[in-house]
Amino acid sequence: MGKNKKPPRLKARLPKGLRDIDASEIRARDAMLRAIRDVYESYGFEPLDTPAFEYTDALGKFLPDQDRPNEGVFSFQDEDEQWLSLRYDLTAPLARHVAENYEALPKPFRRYQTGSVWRNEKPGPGRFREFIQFDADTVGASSVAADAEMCMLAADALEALGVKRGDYVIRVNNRKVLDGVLSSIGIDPHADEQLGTRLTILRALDKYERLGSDGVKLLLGDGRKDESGDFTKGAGLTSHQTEPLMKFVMAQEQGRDSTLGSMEGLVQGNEIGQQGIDELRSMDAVLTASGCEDDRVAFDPSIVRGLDYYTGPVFEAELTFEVKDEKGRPVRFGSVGGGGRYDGLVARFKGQPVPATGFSIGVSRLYTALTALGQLKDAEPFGPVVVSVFDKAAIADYQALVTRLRDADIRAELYLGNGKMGQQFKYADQRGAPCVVIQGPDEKERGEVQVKDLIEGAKAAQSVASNEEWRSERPAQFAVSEDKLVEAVREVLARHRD
RNA sequence: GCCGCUGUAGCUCAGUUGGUUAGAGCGCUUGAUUGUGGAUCAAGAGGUCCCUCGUUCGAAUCGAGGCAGCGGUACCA
Repeated sequence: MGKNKKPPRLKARLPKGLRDIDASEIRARDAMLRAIRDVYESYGFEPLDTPAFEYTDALGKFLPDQDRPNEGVFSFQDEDEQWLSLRYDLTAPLARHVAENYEALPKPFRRYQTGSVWRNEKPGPGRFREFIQFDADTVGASSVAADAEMCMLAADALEALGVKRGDYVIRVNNRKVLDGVLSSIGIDPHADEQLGTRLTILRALDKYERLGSDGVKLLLGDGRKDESGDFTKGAGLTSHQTEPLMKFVMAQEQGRDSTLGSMEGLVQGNEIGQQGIDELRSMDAVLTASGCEDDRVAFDPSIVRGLDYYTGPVFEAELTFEVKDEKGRPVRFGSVGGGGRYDGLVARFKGQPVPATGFSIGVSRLYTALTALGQLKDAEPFGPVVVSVFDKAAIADYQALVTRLRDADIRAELYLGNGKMGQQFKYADQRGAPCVVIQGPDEKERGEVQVKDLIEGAKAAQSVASNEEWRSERPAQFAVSEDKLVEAVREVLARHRD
């Protein structure tokens, strides 16, 4: 048991919930962002960028204190001891921007924005602490036509990304209808002493999709025990109160119109509830007139979304196809986007109400889903052409070959390592190079270069048994005169382009 | 936060009732092949057995506490 004499090494590790993103994902993601941007632009939204962090109070976050440091957001203090936080979404920064530039902006103000957001929460499968969102918002429009437009926008964006109609659905509900139902069972949605109960109820309803009616019933009543044995306290409602809520959450019918009818029956003349129903009815009219049927946008009373933030219609985009993970188990992706009307957010700064509605696409999660669906093609199927270095003294000649390829718009690079030929081929292989260019003294003398097609060669390797044969045959390799280099490489590229 | 499971090589894992120098496969490096990726063969590098304390003649193995990862659940304005 001798002492370890080596100094302890620094452990290379990524902070939890964060990840590095490789070349193929970046390319695929860029393509996604382009597709979404084209849709948002076509709707007339204008781009905006805001910084990664803001003053903590502008995000509407309580200052981190001893009791609850960094709840939900990553925060730090600047040299003046002012609290700053990384943005956790793109909506709060928008509200700040609009309030700060209110007079100069056109109203309604329509902007789109994409970027990373950070959440100081426990990461889970498919959930990270840094992820990309792509938002579109309309600020200063109180008409539900703006809300209807958000739903169409979301549907169009998903289709532009290759999600087929029927493989997704935008589910819509209205917070006013929910409030109406709460009133009908004797819970005042705006009474302070019942805020806690209201939250618990709404959260329970929100889980209908995942837990089913039995689970929701438990959460509305005494509570529910999960698979790990952990117990979640319920809302403590009587079965008298639970019944109408269960009826409501299951009120979805075939088609927006029937769903509205069945929801309306449960609101029963409650003023707020009726107002919510009327809003949904207006949205339905706008959607239908635009040819957006219920296979794309549906009404669903179990949609709740985050809380106290939304004031009217709420939306959620969901993928409906089933996907298996690497172990063959079915995975549910759940929501890949969401949004709604938040009439109160800008008012925090302005003192006057400024109506607003928006939709946010979770790009990172959508990427995972689309990859699983096999929907994303690799935008760049091969690596660069590698020009090998046979003789270090002739490196200038090799660089000239590289330049000629680049001038012909072919991705190419000179091998910059120290390896011998074998290692250079291995490198080219690892890079996914379609071919390697070789020029030894013999070729130089004849004014030729060798072009070796690595993809063809890999196929040929399967039928070659002995190493001698492998080496002497030089599969898929041919000589061309030096001035035909570009044509020869192009031919190899074309051979494997699809 | 709460509940459960798991920590041994870069990765996936084995490791007997507690016993001497902790193993395998894959990967990596080098060579067989001084002008060629693959296959084959050979050699090599690579370990704080998560950490600390305890029990013991002796701990990767047993006990306690911690830490980390994974999963579930909650929270997510």
